[in-house]
Amino acid sequence: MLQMLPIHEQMRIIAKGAAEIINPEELQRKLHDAAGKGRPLTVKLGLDPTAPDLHLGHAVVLRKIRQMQELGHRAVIILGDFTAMIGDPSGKSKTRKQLTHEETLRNAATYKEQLFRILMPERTEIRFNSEWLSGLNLAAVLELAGKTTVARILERDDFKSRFSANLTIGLHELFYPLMQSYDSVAIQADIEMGGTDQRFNILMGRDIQKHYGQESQVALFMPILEGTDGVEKMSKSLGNSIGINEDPRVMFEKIMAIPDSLIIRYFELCTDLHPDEVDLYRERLDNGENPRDIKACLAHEIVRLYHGRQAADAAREYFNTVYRDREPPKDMVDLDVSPFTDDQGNTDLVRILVKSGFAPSSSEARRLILQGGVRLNAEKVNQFRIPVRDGDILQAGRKHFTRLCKPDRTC
RNA sequence: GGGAGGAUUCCCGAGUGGCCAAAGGGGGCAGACUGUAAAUCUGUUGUCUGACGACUUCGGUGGUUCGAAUCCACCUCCUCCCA
Repeated sequence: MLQMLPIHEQMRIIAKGAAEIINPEELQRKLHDAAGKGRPLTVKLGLDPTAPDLHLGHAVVLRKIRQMQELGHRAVIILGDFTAMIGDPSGKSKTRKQLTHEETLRNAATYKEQLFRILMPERTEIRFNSEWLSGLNLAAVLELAGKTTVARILERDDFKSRFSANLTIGLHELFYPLMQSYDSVAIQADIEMGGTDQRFNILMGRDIQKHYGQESQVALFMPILEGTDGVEKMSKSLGNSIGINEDPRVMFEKIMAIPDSLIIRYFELCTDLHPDEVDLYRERLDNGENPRDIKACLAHEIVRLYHGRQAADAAREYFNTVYRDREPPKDMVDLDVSPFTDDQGNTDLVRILVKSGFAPSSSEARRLILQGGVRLNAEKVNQFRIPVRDGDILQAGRKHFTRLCKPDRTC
């Protein structure tokens, strides 16, 4: 039996960080009904069946679903294998490449693995929309098409602009919003999640459901998360993303690199902290506390979510040592230096830097040394060849360390 | 179907026979500063080399030339205009 929190409390949690809810009163009523009947709400999220590599930007929506699962509700993730044949015309005009059935299945497996880093498996159902869409006959399609109008479909920004610019719009493309809406009918969605870019499609779902005699879903839009540069939306191709599978240390470091102005936003969109806790952090910032320390709490919390407390502690420890205190980390990789040492006992640092991966080429390695970016035991090095002793610590730039060792000694 | 213009080093973009490894900006990296970040300033940003220097690069292929990113031919792709 569901242990549900009071409605207003649920509302607060659901609304945290949300860009818009259409509309809150309906949501409240649905929550109320759900509590009354002891029936969880069905939260829908549609995803592309392309190969996933989830980052914190994708996670914004997923975390919100997780929070609702914690409240007792259930999620239905729809992998749009059928709609992918058309490709969401949102934004880009590129036609998407067709996926084979095998690719789709493989992607689905990867999805599952990544989704369950965030969602609760026992309250999540994963469905393909070909399940109900591929079987529709023409009569059913026409019935669906009859539930809306051309004018309504052409209201959508990208259709409108493409139409007035006399660009090609395939008739089948106009069906995309309808098919996505039909997904909501098929699973009887109570709430559909999405980024603000999904506005049109999700709102259409509300109309279509009504036409099929269902109660309209509530639209819950989450903002688009900015990447580490603080400006562009987080995306892998822009190189400003933080992957949910990323190494804990790297993750921590990247979060520490976001602009201060984004700290609260990240608390709201990337963590499951209660709104009251977020408020506490907001106050501490307002009271002039060093943003670095608040940001460290944020980084720790996010790393903990994906890698566990131990890893988060270790990542914080590492960051404090290397970045804040500018000291070598406790654990360093040993590097056997003997193959790069000549008869005079001089070691070729250029080779070492390349070998250790600290520099991509020997030209860059030389540059690094000439610019004072290389230190041996904290002393700047200005030569390419230099005698080293067993146990010396080589540092390249701010964050790369290795312990040099000679083969005949124990190390 | 007809016409015009493009394709340059990570990105944008200048270069129109030797002075070009190729201006400038962005981004990256390093140094200084510092509260992590940001901002600012400085340097650097094809490869190999201790250095001199050598080698590879300007959509593709072939050609002209002592010498081509720059000229010619063909090809591929992209953009725009007319029908």
